[in-house]
Amino acid sequence: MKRQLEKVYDPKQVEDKTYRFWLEKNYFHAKPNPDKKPYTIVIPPPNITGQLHLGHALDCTLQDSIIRFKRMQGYEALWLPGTDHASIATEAKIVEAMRKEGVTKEDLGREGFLQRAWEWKKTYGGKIVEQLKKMGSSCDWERERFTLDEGCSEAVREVFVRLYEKGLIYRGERIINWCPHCLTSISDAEVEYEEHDGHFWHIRYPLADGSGSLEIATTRPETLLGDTALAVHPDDARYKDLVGKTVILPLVGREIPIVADSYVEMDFGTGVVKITPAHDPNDFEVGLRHNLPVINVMNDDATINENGGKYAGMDRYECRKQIVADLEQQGFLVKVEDHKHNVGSCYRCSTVVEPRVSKQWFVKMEPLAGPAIEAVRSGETKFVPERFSKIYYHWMENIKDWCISRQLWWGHRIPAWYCQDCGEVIVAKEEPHCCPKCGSSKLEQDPDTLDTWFSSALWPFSTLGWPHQTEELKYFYPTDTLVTGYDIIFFWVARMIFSGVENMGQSPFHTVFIHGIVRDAQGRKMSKSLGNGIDPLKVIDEYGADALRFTLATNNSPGNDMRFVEEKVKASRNFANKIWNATRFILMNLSDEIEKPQLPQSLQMEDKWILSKLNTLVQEVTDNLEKFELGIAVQKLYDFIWDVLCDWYIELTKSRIQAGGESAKGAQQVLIYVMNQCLKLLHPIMPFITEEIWQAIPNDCESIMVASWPQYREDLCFQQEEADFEKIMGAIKAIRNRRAEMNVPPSKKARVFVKTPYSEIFRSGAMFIERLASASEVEVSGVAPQEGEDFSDAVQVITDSARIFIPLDELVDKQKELARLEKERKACERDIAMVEQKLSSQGFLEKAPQNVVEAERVKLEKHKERMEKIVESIAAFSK
RNA sequence: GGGAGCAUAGCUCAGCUGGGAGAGCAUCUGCCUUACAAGCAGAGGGUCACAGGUUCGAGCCCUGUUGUUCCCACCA
Repeated sequence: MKRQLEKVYDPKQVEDKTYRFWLEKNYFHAKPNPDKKPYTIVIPPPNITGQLHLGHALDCTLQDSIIRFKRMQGYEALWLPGTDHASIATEAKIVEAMRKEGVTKEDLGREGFLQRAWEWKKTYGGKIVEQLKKMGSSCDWERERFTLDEGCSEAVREVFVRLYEKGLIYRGERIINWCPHCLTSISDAEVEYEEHDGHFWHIRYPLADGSGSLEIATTRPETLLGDTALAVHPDDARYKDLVGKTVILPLVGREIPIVADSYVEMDFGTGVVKITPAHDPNDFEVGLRHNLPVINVMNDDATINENGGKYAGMDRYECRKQIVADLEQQGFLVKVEDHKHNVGSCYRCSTVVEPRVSKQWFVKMEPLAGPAIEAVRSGETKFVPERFSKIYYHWMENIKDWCISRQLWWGHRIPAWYCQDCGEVIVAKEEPHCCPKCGSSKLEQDPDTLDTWFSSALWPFSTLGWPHQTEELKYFYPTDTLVTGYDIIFFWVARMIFSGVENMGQSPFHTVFIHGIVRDAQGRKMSKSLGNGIDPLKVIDEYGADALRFTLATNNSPGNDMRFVEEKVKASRNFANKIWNATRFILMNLSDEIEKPQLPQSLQMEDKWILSKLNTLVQEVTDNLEKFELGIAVQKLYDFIWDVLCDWYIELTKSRIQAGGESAKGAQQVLIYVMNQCLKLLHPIMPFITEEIWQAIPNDCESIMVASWPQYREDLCFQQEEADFEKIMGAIKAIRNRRAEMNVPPSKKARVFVKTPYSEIFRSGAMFIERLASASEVEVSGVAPQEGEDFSDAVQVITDSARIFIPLDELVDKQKELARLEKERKACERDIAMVEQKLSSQGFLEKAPQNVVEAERVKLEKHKERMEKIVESIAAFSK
């Protein structure tokens, strides 16, 4: 069991090997287990097109840390992995690859294309999974799913049919967002708005009766081709008499009516709006109210269609230019103003979207939103941090119907068939043989596929076997925690919630743990176009997965963005190395008799000190992890391991180990115990190194992964000893401090004389003062050194519990010492005054909690003790 | 137009339910003290953006201001 470790921790020699070990042991697998409580996390399925980026790495670190923590706590912990077919992204990628070969989708046909897509998935889809493994993810790979696999597809059809039958899915002509590059409709959520510098073109529309003209202002003059009315506000006195009259559409010559609609803002522009029902959502509504014709003037690729007359065939921007030129030439253009306005673009390809009327499938959102809002409001599902629930409410409360059909091939085909004879629409889970209405067998399935988010919305239950009532579904649903970035709350989280509530009757998770975005060192978003992305695999290669995980888990707080700075990874790597070397030290001195982590019968003061501190650490770290405060937990672990364990306790054990005997063995036992506990606490964050070390030292379990989580122990709470030992530490620090100030090298040892009322404590700590404060010998006494001894010129160090004399004659400048002591006295006076002021305030005494008042009293006492000693020293020096 | 976050040491950030501010990096000083120089021991450095308020007590709670980032809405 015991073995020597290399001098430096090398993650490369550990990570893959350890991961294989876990897999062989089948530790990641979870199954319904009546003896345990389940704890479930479903992974946000990464796109199969995806390359692991730092966002995934963060997501993954948080999820794995939580699931490992819960597993060790004794839950049947399932982290269910999988990937997303990402219809639009994947299809675009494949089409692009085909384009390079000179092949188009149409060349291959639907079947051929899908075959190619599946091949593509087979080749590249597993890549991201392998990358997740590199992170150390303890996913149950036996349960890996794919949004387009048979089970998920069945769930999709089931939900579609159910919602259709409830009237919550319908097909209709609506204004949708159209991406002229991806050649598909996209949902409102998939449009990104950005402010652009544009123009306001003021155009004159002549009245048909020749009695004048009306001026409108537009940002998109090319849509004029599809105008079917002008609108004014019904209360607008300027235009009241014109309502009902008609105008002649410039360049086109069509006669269109002037309608009154309160949608028009009187104060904005000229108070007259051109109405283009086919290309603007508001205009579409106006059109419905006034029964206006809808004239679509654009093709799929945003070129002008045959309805555009002489402009047909032109690109929309080319057409805009031409129309403006023609308007100007024909005297219709009144003026052009600069105008900033928001332009929507496709979130996948950034092409400016074109709102247009189109026949699509929609989910009726309002009936679904209500219960989904209630699920969060009632606390069934809660957001961490809480503020994200507000964002969720706001979106849900203002939600519009969801356009779910896509003009793509890669995805779940819409389970709707149209009878070619009677026009009947059949929506069914399985392909119907004939039309139930007319019996015709000439049925054609809707060519469209579903929005990729439709299937991911079902992820928390489709992956557990739904619509079948599997054991897994019963046991693991609802899941416990969903971990994801705030950027997909609308796309995904919200839709999972209403889907879960609607189909399962229960919200899919208890907690939504939201994290921020990982940015580059300058705080910019990482993107392909900026080329500032950092490849997590390269980071792992250089520093190790644990260092990367540690970096991502700390240095930030929930919901907030973080900057990724290489120095932080270095610091994390150094920390890993620190633990590694602490272990080397322990092993180097470990007696063969110690086979299990077990505390010795009798504990020394310093043992009790560290055990008591460890006890507190266990309690706090557990508490922080329960509350998803990983960053705080990690910081505490870092401080404890580096400062308490390495800088202090290990140093303390050196003199004991050197001395040998029972005390040495006791120290080794405590070291092993403390290290065991620390490794366990750290394991969720740094799984690899903790496992490697676990295997190298005495342990009580074949793998740390399945070891039990540390418990707070009443019997290891030693407040008195903690305080006692801190007196020794205080003395050591104070001596070091004085020596450093005086530039005394550690090699120059000096006698140390301690005068203290706590001589018992200081006698048992003398060996530590000797070793850690460069003392050649330590003498402890209740009285000051005799007059006439060489101590009279000694350097004096004063703590609240001792006066310490160090004879360093040649270095002592009496005047300087006196001045320094005087300075110390003044500082101490200030401290006393501050506390006294507090303690003399009636309000404080009456209203502050008892323990706070008591703490102030103790503080005052300590200051006073210190003052006493300073005064004594000054008196002695002044003689 | 509505909403949210952030503003703390030179830099990057912590700071859990209010009890005299911390870490890493950087800087300076001294150390190869046989676990670790990816280290050890010390030091310097902060009116916690600004102005009010609540409180015995405010980095933390409330109001307002400024700067900054983001989300939503989409008045053509």
